[in-house]
Amino acid sequence: MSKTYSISELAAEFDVTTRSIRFYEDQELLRPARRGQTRIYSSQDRVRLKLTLRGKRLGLSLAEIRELFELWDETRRGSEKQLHLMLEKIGERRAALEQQMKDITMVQLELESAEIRCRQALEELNQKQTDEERARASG
Amino acid sequence: MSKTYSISELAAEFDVTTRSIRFYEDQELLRPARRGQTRIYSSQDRVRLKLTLRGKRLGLSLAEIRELFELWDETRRGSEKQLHLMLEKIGERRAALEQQMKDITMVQLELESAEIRCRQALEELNQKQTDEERARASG
DNA sequence: AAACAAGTTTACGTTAACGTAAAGATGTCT
DNA sequence: AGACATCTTTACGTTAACGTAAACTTGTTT
Repeated sequence: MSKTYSISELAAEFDVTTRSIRFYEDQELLRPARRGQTRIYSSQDRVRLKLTLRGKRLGLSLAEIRELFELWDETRRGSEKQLHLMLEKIGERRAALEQQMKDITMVQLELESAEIRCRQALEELNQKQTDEERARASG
Repeated sequence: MSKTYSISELAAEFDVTTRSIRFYEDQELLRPARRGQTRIYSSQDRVRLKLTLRGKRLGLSLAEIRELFELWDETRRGSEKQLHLMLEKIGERRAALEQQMKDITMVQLELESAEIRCRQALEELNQKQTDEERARASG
């Protein structure tokens, strides 16, 4: 008996609504078991949800994420053609990730220099203020 | 006279539609000059467009991008409060970028191991095939 | 002048990813 | 039993980011 989860447990853990989780199932990203009509999520399902959210944070659409899941599943009993297709998709994803890494690096540099500029501007403001105070004290 | 660009030049260079560029202007991400009713883009505008697209690739909404632009503009004649606000926003963005870096690293690792599994599966397929051929040759 | 290219405004249409509300089933506590 | 809490399905509403089409202006080529 490995651990299972209710929909609201997962919703709380990953900070998403139950509506979203059901929607992901509707989009065939999840396939939880049922006890009666109630959904029961295995730790496998939990992993899939985690991967889904991670993919979303990287800007993937639900359709793209689903495609990756499907390809991955097909890999096990995969024909040669499907394996090559999978490798192709993997290559595309890795290229996109590298572009994203570059983007992030650029933006990080920009934010860093922006922060420096801000701090300098603050220093100048403080300097002006102390100048004024000194002028008043010695006036 | 520094260089200027037409809308379709920029559209071609960055591979977006003119519709999108006009939409970004509508959302106040761009403020091109006009000659008559025709838009004329400066190299400043070009930079803004580039930053906009980069932000989009990182999953920012147009509203978020606009907010960053506005804060950045306000930094020049910024009051102390606005400077602190800017620093706060910069901090948020940098934190988000770090999370994204982690996500990317995780996914890269997963893709890498997926690729390895694919290649191994292919090797096994090839191995089986050469086995069969040898069996036929020696049968 | 006529036609063509490139630009414009206006406005309705579309898709993804949920939000929100209604109405009912199921199990649990008092 | 009754009143909760949690779950369910169904279905219409919403927002962002454009697509697409129509009708018009402006400059350029034939």
